[in-house]
Amino acid sequence: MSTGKRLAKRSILGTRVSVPLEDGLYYPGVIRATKADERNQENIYCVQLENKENREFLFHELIGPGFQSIFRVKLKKGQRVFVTYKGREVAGLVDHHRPNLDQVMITVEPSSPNPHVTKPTLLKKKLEEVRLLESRKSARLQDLDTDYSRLAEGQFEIRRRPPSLTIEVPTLQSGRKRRPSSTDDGDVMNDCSAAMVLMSLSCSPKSPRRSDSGLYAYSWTSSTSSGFQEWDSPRSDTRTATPSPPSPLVVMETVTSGQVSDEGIEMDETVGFMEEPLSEKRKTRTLFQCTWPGCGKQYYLCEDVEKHVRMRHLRRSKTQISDLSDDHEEEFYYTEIEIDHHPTPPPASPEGSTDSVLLSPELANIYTSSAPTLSHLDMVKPPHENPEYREPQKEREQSITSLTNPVTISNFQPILHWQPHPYAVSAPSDMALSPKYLRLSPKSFSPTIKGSPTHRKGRSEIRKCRKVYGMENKEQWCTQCRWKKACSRFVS
DNA sequence: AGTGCCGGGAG
DNA sequence: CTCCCGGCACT
Repeated sequence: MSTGKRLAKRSILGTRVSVPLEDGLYYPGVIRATKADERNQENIYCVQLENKENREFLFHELIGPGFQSIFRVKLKKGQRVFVTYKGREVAGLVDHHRPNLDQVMITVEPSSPNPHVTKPTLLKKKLEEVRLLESRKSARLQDLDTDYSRLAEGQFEIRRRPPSLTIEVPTLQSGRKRRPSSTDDGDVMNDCSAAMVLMSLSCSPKSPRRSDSGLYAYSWTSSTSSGFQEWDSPRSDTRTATPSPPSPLVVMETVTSGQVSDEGIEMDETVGFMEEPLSEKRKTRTLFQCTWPGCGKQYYLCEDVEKHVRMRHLRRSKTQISDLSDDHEEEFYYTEIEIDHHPTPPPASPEGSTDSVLLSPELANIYTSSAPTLSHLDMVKPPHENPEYREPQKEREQSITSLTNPVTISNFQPILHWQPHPYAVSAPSDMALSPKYLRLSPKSFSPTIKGSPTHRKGRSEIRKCRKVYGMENKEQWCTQCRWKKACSRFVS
Protein backbone atom coordinates (compact mmCIF):
# COMPACT_ATOMS: atom_id res chain seq x y z
CA MET A 1 0.00 0.00 0.00
CA SER A 2 1.71 3.03 -1.08
CA THR A 3 0.62 6.47 -0.31
CA GLY A 4 2.74 7.62 -3.14
CA LYS A 5 3.62 10.66 -1.20
CA ARG A 6 6.97 11.88 -0.29
CA LEU A 7 7.91 14.21 2.38
CA ALA A 8 8.92 17.64 1.41
CA LYS A 9 12.58 18.09 1.11
CA ARG A 10 14.38 20.65 3.07
CA SER A 11 17.12 22.90 2.03
CA ILE A 12 20.57 21.85 2.83
CA LEU A 13 21.34 25.32 4.00
CA GLY A 14 21.42 25.57 7.69
CA THR A 15 22.58 22.05 8.13
CA ARG A 16 24.93 21.58 10.99
CA VAL A 17 28.11 19.86 10.04
CA SER A 18 31.56 19.31 11.33
CA VAL A 19 34.44 20.62 9.36
CA PRO A 20 38.12 19.95 9.60
CA LEU A 21 40.36 22.87 10.36
CA GLU A 22 44.06 23.19 10.17
CA ASP A 23 44.71 21.55 13.47
CA GLY A 24 43.18 18.35 12.21
CA LEU A 25 40.26 18.61 14.54
CA TYR A 26 36.66 18.94 13.53
CA TYR A 27 34.62 21.95 14.46
CA PRO A 28 30.93 22.58 14.23
CA GLY A 29 29.52 24.86 11.63
CA VAL A 30 26.46 25.57 9.61
CA ILE A 31 26.16 25.39 5.89
CA ARG A 32 25.40 28.84 4.59
CA ALA A 33 25.72 28.37 0.90
CA THR A 34 26.67 25.90 -1.70
CA LYS A 35 28.00 26.24 -5.14
CA ALA A 36 28.85 23.77 -7.77
CA ASP A 37 32.32 23.17 -8.88
CA GLU A 38 31.88 21.75 -12.30
CA ARG A 39 35.39 20.64 -12.76
CA ASN A 40 35.36 18.59 -9.69
CA GLN A 41 31.79 17.57 -9.99
CA GLU A 42 31.73 18.37 -6.40
CA ASN A 43 29.85 20.95 -4.51
CA ILE A 44 31.59 23.56 -2.53
CA TYR A 45 30.00 24.28 0.76
CA CYS A 46 30.35 27.54 2.52
CA VAL A 47 30.28 26.79 6.18
CA GLN A 48 29.99 29.29 8.93
CA LEU A 49 31.96 28.34 11.96
CA GLU A 50 30.95 29.12 15.47
CA ASN A 51 33.12 32.17 15.45
CA LYS A 52 31.11 33.39 12.49
CA GLU A 53 33.99 32.86 10.20
CA ASN A 54 33.03 31.45 6.85
CA ARG A 55 35.05 28.74 5.23
CA GLU A 56 34.64 26.72 2.14
CA PHE A 57 34.77 22.98 2.10
CA LEU A 58 34.22 20.22 -0.31
CA PHE A 59 31.61 17.67 0.26
CA HIS A 60 33.95 15.00 1.34
CA GLU A 61 35.36 17.19 4.02
CA LEU A 62 32.11 17.64 5.79
CA ILE A 63 31.04 15.34 8.51
CA GLY A 64 27.44 15.33 9.37
CA PRO A 65 24.06 13.98 8.55
CA GLY A 66 23.93 13.43 4.89
CA PHE A 67 27.59 14.05 4.49
CA GLN A 68 30.51 11.98 5.41
CA SER A 69 30.05 9.70 8.25
CA ILE A 70 32.07 10.05 11.34
CA PHE A 71 33.10 6.54 10.64
CA ARG A 72 35.31 7.84 7.98
CA VAL A 73 37.33 9.73 10.43
CA LYS A 74 40.00 8.82 12.75
CA LEU A 75 39.52 11.08 15.67
CA LYS A 76 42.49 12.91 16.88
CA LYS A 77 43.43 13.41 20.41
CA GLY A 78 41.75 16.50 21.69
CA GLN A 79 38.82 16.27 19.34
CA ARG A 80 35.73 17.57 21.02
CA VAL A 81 32.98 15.02 20.80
CA PHE A 82 29.60 14.34 22.27
CA VAL A 83 28.41 11.11 23.66
CA THR A 84 25.51 9.98 25.65
CA TYR A 85 26.35 9.19 29.17
CA LYS A 86 23.69 7.86 31.43
CA GLY A 87 21.01 9.13 29.23
CA ARG A 88 22.34 12.57 28.78
CA GLU A 89 24.67 14.03 26.33
CA VAL A 90 28.06 15.06 27.52
CA ALA A 91 30.90 16.74 25.78
CA GLY A 92 34.32 15.26 26.02
CA LEU A 93 37.68 15.24 24.44
CA VAL A 94 39.04 12.32 22.58
CA ASP A 95 41.90 10.74 24.30
CA HIS A 96 42.59 8.04 21.86
CA HIS A 97 40.81 6.47 18.98
CA ARG A 98 41.55 2.96 17.91
CA PRO A 99 39.69 2.35 14.72
CA ASN A 100 40.50 -1.27 14.50
CA LEU A 101 38.99 -1.91 17.86
CA ASP A 102 36.21 0.51 17.24
CA GLN A 103 37.12 2.14 20.41
CA VAL A 104 37.21 5.76 21.32
CA MET A 105 38.48 6.80 24.68
CA ILE A 106 36.93 10.04 25.74
CA THR A 107 37.61 12.19 28.73
CA VAL A 108 34.60 13.90 30.16
CA GLU A 109 35.09 16.69 32.60
CA PRO A 110 32.77 17.28 35.51
CA SER A 111 32.08 20.73 34.19
CA SER A 112 29.86 19.00 31.74
CA PRO A 113 26.23 19.82 32.23
CA ASN A 114 25.54 16.21 32.83
CA PRO A 115 24.93 15.84 36.53
CA HIS A 116 26.18 12.32 36.41
CA VAL A 117 29.64 13.47 35.72
CA THR A 118 30.99 14.28 39.08
CA LYS A 119 34.58 13.64 38.37
CA PRO A 120 36.74 13.45 35.31
CA THR A 121 35.62 10.34 33.64
CA LEU A 122 37.16 8.29 30.95
CA LEU A 123 34.59 6.74 28.72
CA LYS A 124 35.14 4.02 26.28
CA LYS A 125 32.82 4.37 23.37
CA LYS A 126 32.32 2.88 20.02
CA LEU A 127 32.67 5.29 17.22
CA GLU A 128 29.07 5.02 16.35
CA GLU A 129 28.21 6.35 19.74
CA VAL A 130 30.34 9.37 19.24
CA ARG A 131 29.03 12.55 17.71
CA LEU A 132 30.92 15.51 16.52
CA LEU A 133 27.93 17.72 16.81
CA GLU A 134 25.98 18.51 19.84
CA SER A 135 22.50 17.17 19.73
CA ARG A 136 19.47 19.25 19.98
CA LYS A 137 17.41 17.27 22.29
CA SER A 138 13.76 16.88 22.31
CA ALA A 139 11.76 17.39 25.39
CA ARG A 140 11.25 13.71 25.50
CA LEU A 141 14.85 13.08 25.88
CA GLN A 142 15.00 15.40 28.73
CA ASP A 143 12.17 13.55 30.32
CA LEU A 144 14.10 10.46 29.99
CA ASP A 145 16.91 12.05 31.81
CA THR A 146 14.82 12.64 34.80
CA ASP A 147 14.02 9.03 34.85
CA TYR A 148 17.62 8.27 34.81
CA SER A 149 18.25 10.66 37.57
CA ARG A 150 15.88 8.77 39.68
CA LEU A 151 17.19 5.43 38.79
CA ALA A 152 20.78 6.01 38.31
CA GLU A 153 21.64 5.99 41.93
CA GLY A 154 21.68 2.28 41.93
CA GLN A 155 22.61 -0.12 39.24
CA PHE A 156 19.60 0.60 37.18
CA GLU A 157 21.40 2.21 34.40
CA ILE A 158 22.58 -1.12 33.42
CA ARG A 159 19.17 -2.46 33.05
CA ARG A 160 17.82 0.62 31.49
CA ARG A 161 20.18 1.02 28.76
CA PRO A 162 21.58 4.39 28.23
CA PRO A 163 20.54 5.77 24.98
CA SER A 164 22.90 5.40 22.23
CA LEU A 165 23.16 5.23 18.57
CA THR A 166 23.90 1.69 18.90
CA ILE A 167 21.90 -0.37 16.83
CA GLU A 168 19.34 -1.64 18.97
CA VAL A 169 17.53 -4.59 18.74
CA PRO A 170 14.75 -6.26 20.39
CA THR A 171 15.26 -5.05 23.86
CA LEU A 172 14.40 -1.55 23.00
CA GLN A 173 11.40 -2.52 21.11
CA SER A 174 9.40 -3.36 24.07
CA GLY A 175 7.48 -0.77 25.83
CA ARG A 176 6.86 2.59 24.46
CA LYS A 177 9.98 4.16 25.57
CA ARG A 178 11.41 6.22 22.88
CA ARG A 179 14.66 5.18 21.53
CA PRO A 180 16.59 8.12 22.68
CA SER A 181 18.92 8.29 19.86
CA SER A 182 20.56 11.58 19.82
CA THR A 183 20.98 11.43 16.13
CA ASP A 184 17.40 12.16 15.79
CA ASP A 185 17.95 15.71 15.01
CA GLY A 186 20.01 14.71 12.14
CA ASP A 187 17.54 12.47 10.62
CA VAL A 188 15.75 15.05 8.71
CA MET A 189 18.84 15.91 6.94
CA ASN A 190 19.55 12.33 6.40
CA ASP A 191 16.34 11.82 4.70
CA CYS A 192 16.30 14.97 2.79
CA SER A 193 19.72 15.54 1.61
CA ALA A 194 21.52 12.31 1.83
CA ALA A 195 20.71 11.44 -1.67
CA MET A 196 21.89 14.66 -3.09
CA VAL A 197 24.86 14.84 -0.96
CA LEU A 198 25.98 11.31 -1.20
CA MET A 199 25.60 11.61 -4.82
CA SER A 200 27.96 14.39 -4.77
CA LEU A 201 30.34 12.11 -3.05
CA SER A 202 29.88 9.58 -5.69
CA CYS A 203 30.96 12.06 -8.23
CA SER A 204 34.21 12.79 -6.68
CA PRO A 205 35.37 10.15 -4.43
CA LYS A 206 38.86 11.29 -4.87
CA SER A 207 39.31 12.16 -1.37
CA PRO A 208 42.55 13.80 -0.86
CA ARG A 209 44.60 11.77 1.32
CA ARG A 210 46.08 13.75 4.01
CA SER A 211 49.56 12.90 4.48
CA ASP A 212 49.78 14.07 7.99
CA SER A 213 47.24 11.93 9.57
CA GLY A 214 44.54 9.49 9.07
CA LEU A 215 41.93 12.12 8.85
CA TYR A 216 40.92 10.80 5.57
CA ALA A 217 41.25 7.23 5.88
CA TYR A 218 40.46 6.41 2.40
CA SER A 219 41.99 7.50 -0.70
CA TRP A 220 40.17 6.01 -3.47
CA THR A 221 38.67 6.80 -6.74
CA SER A 222 36.03 5.63 -9.05
CA SER A 223 38.19 5.73 -12.05
CA THR A 224 39.60 2.58 -13.36
CA SER A 225 42.61 4.38 -14.54
CA SER A 226 43.44 5.45 -11.12
CA GLY A 227 46.30 3.18 -10.77
CA PHE A 228 44.71 1.38 -7.97
CA GLN A 229 44.92 -2.27 -7.85
CA GLU A 230 41.98 -4.09 -9.07
CA TRP A 231 40.03 -6.87 -7.67
CA ASP A 232 40.70 -9.84 -9.73
CA SER A 233 37.29 -10.98 -9.21
CA PRO A 234 36.07 -14.02 -11.01
CA ARG A 235 32.73 -12.41 -11.26
CA SER A 236 33.45 -11.50 -14.77
CA ASP A 237 29.93 -11.03 -15.79
CA THR A 238 29.82 -7.72 -14.11
CA ARG A 239 32.32 -5.08 -14.55
CA THR A 240 33.93 -5.85 -11.38
CA ALA A 241 37.37 -5.14 -12.53
CA THR A 242 36.96 -2.10 -10.53
CA PRO A 243 39.19 -0.24 -8.31
CA SER A 244 37.67 -0.54 -5.01
CA PRO A 245 38.34 1.69 -2.14
CA PRO A 246 40.07 0.00 0.62
CA SER A 247 36.80 -0.94 1.99
CA PRO A 248 37.28 -2.15 5.42
CA LEU A 249 34.84 -4.85 5.65
CA VAL A 250 32.93 -5.81 8.55
CA VAL A 251 32.35 -8.82 10.30
CA MET A 252 31.34 -8.04 13.66
CA GLU A 253 27.74 -8.33 14.07
CA THR A 254 26.00 -5.68 15.94
CA VAL A 255 27.04 -5.86 19.43
CA THR A 256 25.57 -3.50 21.84
CA SER A 257 27.18 -4.65 24.94
CA GLY A 258 29.64 -1.87 24.75
CA GLN A 259 26.96 0.36 26.03
CA VAL A 260 27.17 -0.72 29.51
CA SER A 261 30.57 0.66 29.59
CA ASP A 262 28.97 3.98 30.17
CA GLU A 263 29.97 3.52 33.69
CA GLY A 264 33.32 4.94 33.07
CA ILE A 265 36.70 3.55 33.23
CA GLU A 266 36.34 1.36 36.19
CA MET A 267 33.48 -0.39 34.75
CA ASP A 268 35.00 -0.49 31.38
CA GLU A 269 37.57 -2.75 32.76
CA THR A 270 34.99 -5.27 33.52
CA VAL A 271 33.00 -5.05 30.43
CA GLY A 272 33.74 -7.35 27.65
CA PHE A 273 34.15 -5.26 24.62
CA MET A 274 32.65 -6.66 21.53
CA GLU A 275 34.36 -9.84 21.19
CA GLU A 276 32.69 -11.71 23.89
CA PRO A 277 29.18 -12.11 22.61
CA LEU A 278 30.26 -13.21 19.23
CA SER A 279 32.88 -15.63 20.02
CA GLU A 280 30.71 -17.14 22.61
CA LYS A 281 27.66 -17.57 20.58
CA ARG A 282 29.16 -18.85 17.48
CA LYS A 283 32.08 -20.93 16.78
CA THR A 284 33.93 -18.39 14.92
CA ARG A 285 37.46 -17.74 14.20
CA THR A 286 38.75 -14.25 14.12
CA LEU A 287 41.09 -13.33 11.39
CA PHE A 288 42.52 -10.05 10.39
CA GLN A 289 42.10 -9.29 6.79
CA CYS A 290 43.77 -6.65 4.76
CA THR A 291 41.15 -4.60 3.01
CA TRP A 292 43.44 -2.96 0.60
CA PRO A 293 41.95 -3.33 -2.83
CA GLY A 294 42.99 -6.50 -4.41
CA CYS A 295 44.78 -7.78 -1.40
CA GLY A 296 42.66 -9.49 1.13
CA LYS A 297 45.43 -11.24 2.91
CA GLN A 298 44.49 -12.61 6.22
CA TYR A 299 46.42 -13.07 9.37
CA TYR A 300 45.80 -14.51 12.69
CA LEU A 301 47.37 -11.63 14.45
CA CYS A 302 46.42 -8.04 14.42
CA GLU A 303 49.98 -6.95 14.49
CA ASP A 304 50.76 -9.06 11.51
CA VAL A 305 48.16 -7.50 9.38
CA GLU A 306 49.15 -4.07 10.55
CA LYS A 307 52.66 -4.78 9.62
CA HIS A 308 51.55 -6.06 6.32
CA VAL A 309 49.55 -2.95 5.57
CA ARG A 310 52.23 -0.61 6.67
CA MET A 311 54.96 -2.21 4.74
CA ARG A 312 53.19 -3.47 1.72
CA HIS A 313 50.58 -0.86 1.07
CA LEU A 314 51.54 2.20 2.95
CA ARG A 315 55.06 1.68 1.89
CA ARG A 316 56.60 2.63 5.09
CA SER A 317 59.99 1.76 6.02
CA LYS A 318 60.81 0.30 9.31
CA THR A 319 62.10 3.52 10.61
CA GLN A 320 58.94 5.18 9.56
CA ILE A 321 56.96 2.59 11.29
CA SER A 322 58.47 3.45 14.53
CA ASP A 323 57.81 7.08 13.92
CA LEU A 324 54.25 6.46 13.33
CA SER A 325 53.30 4.85 16.49
CA ASP A 326 50.59 7.37 16.89
CA ASP A 327 49.49 7.36 13.35
CA HIS A 328 47.67 4.09 13.14
CA GLU A 329 46.79 4.66 9.59
CA GLU A 330 47.11 1.03 8.87
CA GLU A 331 44.13 0.49 11.06
CA PHE A 332 41.99 1.69 8.26
CA TYR A 333 43.10 -0.98 5.96
CA TYR A 334 42.25 -4.10 7.70
CA THR A 335 39.35 -5.54 9.41
CA GLU A 336 38.59 -8.33 11.68
CA ILE A 337 36.63 -11.06 10.17
CA GLU A 338 35.03 -14.02 11.67
CA ILE A 339 34.37 -17.15 9.87
CA ASP A 340 31.49 -19.29 10.82
CA HIS A 341 32.13 -22.95 10.99
CA HIS A 342 34.06 -22.66 7.92
CA PRO A 343 36.76 -25.04 6.94
CA THR A 344 39.12 -22.26 6.42
CA PRO A 345 42.59 -23.15 5.55
CA PRO A 346 45.16 -21.94 7.97
CA PRO A 347 45.72 -18.25 7.72
CA ALA A 348 48.72 -16.69 6.27
CA SER A 349 51.60 -16.34 8.46
CA PRO A 350 53.14 -13.01 9.16
CA GLU A 351 54.35 -10.88 6.41
CA GLY A 352 57.42 -12.17 4.88
CA SER A 353 57.12 -15.81 5.46
CA THR A 354 54.37 -16.22 2.98
CA ASP A 355 52.21 -14.06 0.94
CA SER A 356 49.63 -16.56 0.19
CA VAL A 357 46.17 -15.31 0.40
CA LEU A 358 43.82 -17.49 2.21
CA LEU A 359 40.82 -16.61 0.32
CA SER A 360 40.47 -14.93 -2.92
CA PRO A 361 39.65 -11.33 -2.43
CA GLU A 362 36.23 -11.95 -3.64
CA LEU A 363 35.61 -14.86 -1.47
CA ALA A 364 37.06 -13.09 1.40
CA ASN A 365 34.85 -10.23 0.62
CA ILE A 366 31.86 -12.37 0.84
CA TYR A 367 32.87 -13.90 4.02
CA THR A 368 33.70 -10.64 5.45
CA SER A 369 30.75 -8.77 4.40
CA SER A 370 28.26 -11.34 5.19
CA ALA A 371 29.74 -13.41 7.82
CA PRO A 372 26.73 -13.00 10.02
CA THR A 373 24.47 -14.44 7.45
CA LEU A 374 25.02 -15.06 3.87
CA SER A 375 21.39 -15.38 3.34
CA HIS A 376 20.98 -11.69 3.71
CA LEU A 377 22.77 -11.14 0.54
CA ASP A 378 19.65 -11.66 -1.30
CA MET A 379 18.19 -8.71 0.35
CA VAL A 380 20.52 -6.56 -1.51
CA LYS A 381 18.66 -5.77 -4.55
CA PRO A 382 19.31 -3.22 -7.19
CA PRO A 383 17.37 -0.06 -6.91
CA HIS A 384 16.31 -0.18 -10.43
CA GLU A 385 14.08 -2.93 -9.41
CA ASN A 386 12.09 -0.42 -7.62
CA PRO A 387 10.17 0.87 -10.55
CA GLU A 388 8.86 3.89 -8.87
CA TYR A 389 11.85 5.27 -7.30
CA ARG A 390 11.90 8.97 -7.86
CA GLU A 391 14.56 11.54 -7.97
CA PRO A 392 14.33 14.41 -5.66
CA GLN A 393 17.30 16.26 -6.97
CA LYS A 394 17.07 16.48 -10.65
CA GLU A 395 19.73 19.00 -11.19
CA ARG A 396 22.36 16.64 -10.01
CA GLU A 397 21.42 13.87 -12.22
CA GLN A 398 23.45 14.72 -15.17
CA SER A 399 26.73 14.89 -13.54
CA ILE A 400 26.01 11.76 -11.71
CA THR A 401 24.95 9.72 -14.60
CA SER A 402 27.94 10.85 -16.44
CA LEU A 403 30.01 8.91 -14.06
CA THR A 404 31.66 6.40 -16.17
CA ASN A 405 32.48 3.87 -13.66
CA PRO A 406 29.95 3.43 -11.02
CA VAL A 407 30.73 -0.16 -10.64
CA THR A 408 32.54 0.48 -7.51
CA ILE A 409 29.29 0.38 -5.78
CA SER A 410 28.79 -3.18 -6.49
CA ASN A 411 31.76 -3.94 -4.46
CA PHE A 412 30.28 -2.19 -1.56
CA GLN A 413 26.92 -3.52 -1.93
CA PRO A 414 27.54 -6.69 -0.08
CA ILE A 415 28.66 -4.83 2.93
CA LEU A 416 25.60 -2.84 3.21
CA HIS A 417 23.99 -4.88 5.78
CA TRP A 418 26.94 -5.32 7.86
CA GLN A 419 27.76 -1.94 8.94
CA PRO A 420 28.08 -2.41 12.58
CA HIS A 421 31.71 -1.94 12.25
CA PRO A 422 32.08 1.73 11.80
CA TYR A 423 34.59 1.50 9.10
CA ALA A 424 32.25 -0.32 6.95
CA VAL A 425 29.76 2.42 7.15
CA SER A 426 32.04 4.93 5.76
CA ALA A 427 31.58 6.70 2.55
CA PRO A 428 31.41 3.80 0.23
CA SER A 429 28.53 2.19 1.89
CA ASP A 430 26.91 5.48 2.40
CA MET A 431 27.07 5.93 -1.25
CA ALA A 432 25.59 2.64 -1.85
CA LEU A 433 22.87 3.39 0.56
CA SER A 434 21.93 6.51 -1.14
CA PRO A 435 18.93 5.93 -3.26
CA LYS A 436 20.26 8.42 -5.62
CA TYR A 437 23.46 6.69 -5.95
CA LEU A 438 21.92 3.36 -6.15
CA ARG A 439 20.15 4.39 -9.18
CA LEU A 440 23.28 5.20 -10.96
CA SER A 441 24.22 1.92 -12.26
CA PRO A 442 21.58 -0.63 -11.99
CA LYS A 443 23.58 -3.13 -13.85
CA SER A 444 26.29 -3.04 -11.40
CA PHE A 445 23.93 -4.47 -8.93
CA SER A 446 23.22 -7.60 -10.69
CA PRO A 447 23.19 -10.30 -8.12
CA THR A 448 26.54 -11.65 -8.79
CA ILE A 449 27.09 -12.65 -5.28
CA LYS A 450 26.68 -16.26 -4.92
CA GLY A 451 24.38 -17.35 -2.25
CA SER A 452 21.53 -15.25 -3.39
CA PRO A 453 18.92 -17.86 -3.66
CA THR A 454 15.97 -15.76 -4.44
CA HIS A 455 15.06 -13.65 -7.34
CA ARG A 456 11.44 -13.40 -6.58
CA LYS A 457 9.63 -10.40 -7.70
CA GLY A 458 7.32 -8.18 -5.91
CA ARG A 459 7.29 -7.19 -2.38
CA SER A 460 10.52 -8.76 -1.45
CA GLU A 461 12.29 -6.56 -3.89
CA ILE A 462 10.94 -3.40 -2.55
CA ARG A 463 13.79 -1.66 -0.95
CA LYS A 464 12.79 -0.30 2.33
CA CYS A 465 14.89 1.10 5.04
CA ARG A 466 14.65 -1.99 7.12
CA LYS A 467 15.86 -4.09 4.30
CA VAL A 468 18.51 -1.75 3.18
CA TYR A 469 19.96 -0.70 6.46
CA GLY A 470 18.90 -3.58 8.59
CA MET A 471 17.54 -3.56 12.07
CA GLU A 472 20.94 -2.88 13.44
CA ASN A 473 21.09 0.44 11.69
CA LYS A 474 17.71 1.61 12.53
CA GLU A 475 18.96 5.07 13.18
CA GLN A 476 19.62 5.32 9.50
CA TRP A 477 16.09 4.54 8.58
CA CYS A 478 13.88 7.26 7.41
CA THR A 479 11.59 8.61 10.01
CA GLN A 480 8.61 7.02 8.43
CA CYS A 481 10.09 3.60 8.58
CA ARG A 482 11.08 4.03 12.14
CA TRP A 483 7.54 4.83 12.96
CA LYS A 484 6.25 1.97 10.97
CA LYS A 485 4.83 4.29 8.46
CA ALA A 486 5.12 4.20 4.74
CA CYS A 487 8.71 4.51 3.81
CA SER A 488 9.60 7.88 2.47
CA ARG A 489 13.00 6.99 1.28
CA PHE A 490 12.42 4.07 -0.97
CA VAL A 491 9.07 4.97 -2.24
CA SER A 492 7.24 2.18 -3.83
C1' DA B 1 7.60 -16.07 9.53
C1' DG B 2 8.92 -11.75 7.82
C1' DT B 3 7.75 -7.28 6.10
C1' DG B 4 5.31 -2.88 5.15
C1' DC B 5 2.49 0.30 6.96
C1' DC B 6 -2.48 1.82 8.38
C1' DG B 7 -4.84 3.36 12.06
C1' DG B 8 -4.81 4.96 16.25
C1' DG B 9 -3.08 5.86 20.99
C1' DA B 10 0.13 8.23 24.34
C1' DG B 11 2.23 12.21 25.63
C1' DC C 1 2.60 17.60 16.87
C1' DT C 2 5.95 13.58 17.52
C1' DC C 3 6.65 9.12 18.57
C1' DC C 4 5.30 4.50 19.02
C1' DC C 5 3.07 0.14 18.21
C1' DG C 6 -1.01 -3.30 17.51
C1' DG C 7 -2.51 -5.60 14.07
C1' DC C 8 -3.49 -6.75 9.41
C1' DA C 9 -2.43 -7.54 4.49
C1' DC C 10 0.72 -9.37 1.86
C1' DT C 11 4.65 -12.18 0.49
